[in-house]
Amino acid sequence: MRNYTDLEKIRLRKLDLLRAAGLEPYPARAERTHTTAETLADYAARRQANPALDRHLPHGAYTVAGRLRSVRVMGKAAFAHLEDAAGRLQLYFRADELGDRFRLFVDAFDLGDFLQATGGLFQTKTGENTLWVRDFRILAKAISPLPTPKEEVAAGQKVVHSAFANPEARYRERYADLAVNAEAREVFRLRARIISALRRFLDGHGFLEVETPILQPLYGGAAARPFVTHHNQLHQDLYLRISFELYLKRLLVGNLERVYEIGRDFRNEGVSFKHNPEFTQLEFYWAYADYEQVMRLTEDMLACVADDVLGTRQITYQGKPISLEPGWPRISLAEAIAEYATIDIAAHPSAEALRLAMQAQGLPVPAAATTRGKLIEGLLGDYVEKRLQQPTFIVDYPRDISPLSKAKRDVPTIVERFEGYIGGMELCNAFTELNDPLDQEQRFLEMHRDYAAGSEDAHPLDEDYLRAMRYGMPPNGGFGMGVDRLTMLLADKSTIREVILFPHLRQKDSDKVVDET
RNA sequence: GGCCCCAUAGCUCAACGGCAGAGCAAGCGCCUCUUAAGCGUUAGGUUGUAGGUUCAAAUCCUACUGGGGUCACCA
Repeated sequence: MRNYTDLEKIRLRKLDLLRAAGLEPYPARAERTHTTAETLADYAARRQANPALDRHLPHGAYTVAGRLRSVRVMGKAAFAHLEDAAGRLQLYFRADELGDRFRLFVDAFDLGDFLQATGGLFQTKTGENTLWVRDFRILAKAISPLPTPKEEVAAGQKVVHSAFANPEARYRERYADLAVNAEAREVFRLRARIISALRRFLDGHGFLEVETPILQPLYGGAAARPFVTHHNQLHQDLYLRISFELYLKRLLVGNLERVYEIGRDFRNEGVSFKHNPEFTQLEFYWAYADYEQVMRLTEDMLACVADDVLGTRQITYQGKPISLEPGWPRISLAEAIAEYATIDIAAHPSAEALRLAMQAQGLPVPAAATTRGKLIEGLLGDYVEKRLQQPTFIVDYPRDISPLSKAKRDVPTIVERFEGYIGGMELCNAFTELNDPLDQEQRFLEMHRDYAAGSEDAHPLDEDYLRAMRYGMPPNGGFGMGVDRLTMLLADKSTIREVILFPHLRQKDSDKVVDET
């Protein structure tokens, strides 16, 4: 038997009150005719059409449905606010018109209940357009009390009292967060608009949206550890994908030329304000383009998305103004490190020389950095990333940390790769894709040797991908972007958990499944 | 995984070695234009869990659980 709290037991008793009055607490259907926003808009139009309308008497007939968010009972009259997805509407109940039903509203309805109300609109003395309730019924009784933030408008600013603000509770019970925090709902509406704006942009540029396997016999396309699962009947271990790259590029072999996918990647790594074990990625591959063209498309895409969802390219992220206007500076990785870490990496062509130079400057050398590329990557993350607030392309990466990118013609140790940074965060990563099957096989074999030697982020050799490439892959530019991070930027949120509906949290003991025997 | 901080009523928070409290929410009563409605009243707690120190622990110590931050890890 479930242990109900005292508050829940009181509400359970109200179910009987409702049933005794002939109201089913969980009816199958509602009769909504208008949303709250439609109701208010219709009333405003009615008032405009007829300026002589007596605003203190109800006009029109509207049936609205939503959650009860506040109640103010004054003896034989009551005001309440009902909230639906479109907004809020004040309700006005009168005992002299509703009789016993008025008493039922006071006795059996609680904050959080879904109800339906019918009536005309009028304007109160304080000026709020309000539904004069002629009839109402319950649509769904809430047994557990929602958190109860209260809002007021003081000096034009919305002030929330007793906000439901505990991050852990908000993430674990996102449904409650969304139910009481309109701002939380707004973030996910924005997220949906961002994703559809990305689709619109890419569709408009001739890209085909595709879906590739999430369960993969081999993982690849990124330097990350995978989640492992198992197919029982096939007796086969499978990996959850860590990127879409190798499958999307197989499609270029299949003459599809421009493809993209928006979906979930899974990386078995630490969690942080910008890392969730599963996250949403956009990748596209563009035949006959190179990383220069991809850079230009990236600038256009982000400007377009910002226009589309915010109506401006000038955003504020964590108090800092950021311009998403195309024409981002392009800085080579070597220049960026020279500027922010004051090391000339070109002067230190070996891992050992670079390590000594870093030590000579008193810079910490990560123990895991076994190659020159890893050391450079460390410098980028430690000294450069946070400094790049305005949109910036860092270009030209070391070959040994970029096994899928094409080398620059004149500098074989550098590849044609860029990463886009905004707000001190890496947002996207792209390159001129390596399409030489023999070169690719060499790179894989190098990685494979590392893998056999126990290096954690090297990968098993994907023979099928090489077979595909041997059929011929057009030259192409590829691109990957964290959609969650883009949402953080445009929603001005400092942590990825604010833009993921159900971010991963450690399981609590109280939520673990207990054996009911 | 390291370090720092946090966990008290359904929610938001006090009490910081000496009787565990407030506001909101809830119950009861009053109130026919309120909007953080108001007035009166009642109930609500194994202070995250388990130990320890102490005459006395929400408070100090240890471990554990969960969270936040930070570092490490992370194309």
